Amino acid sequence: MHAPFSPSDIWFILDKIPSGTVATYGQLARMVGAPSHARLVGNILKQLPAGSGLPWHRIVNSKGKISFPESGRKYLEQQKLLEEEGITLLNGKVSLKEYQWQGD
DNA sequence: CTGTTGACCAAAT
DNA sequence: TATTTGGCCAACA
Repeated sequence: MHAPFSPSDIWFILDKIPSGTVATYGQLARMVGAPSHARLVGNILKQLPAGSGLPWHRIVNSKGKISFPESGRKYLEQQKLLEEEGITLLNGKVSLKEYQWQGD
């Protein structure tokens, strides 16, 4: 046994996050049984193939913010994708009602 | 092997 | 409410 979980575990969950909702890195980590590996989740998203079709943009950090440098190119891309599905950022944060798994 | 990095987080301040 | 701090741990150099 090497990694606490495999990338496909994350892909599987990611694929089931509905449009118009978001989840956090920590939530995904807990859902695959590796609560201390939120950072690894982010690392896996970073490795995601370009045309995967997976909604990587629906993942934000525990503060409800986009985990890219503000106004950076990646930041703006994620913001755009979110807005396209009706999620707007207030003070750089998504509103709570957008979270799919409030309790997990 | 040691040291650094990072799409993070929760608790303390 | 906002910022800082300490912890985390796989991946990489």
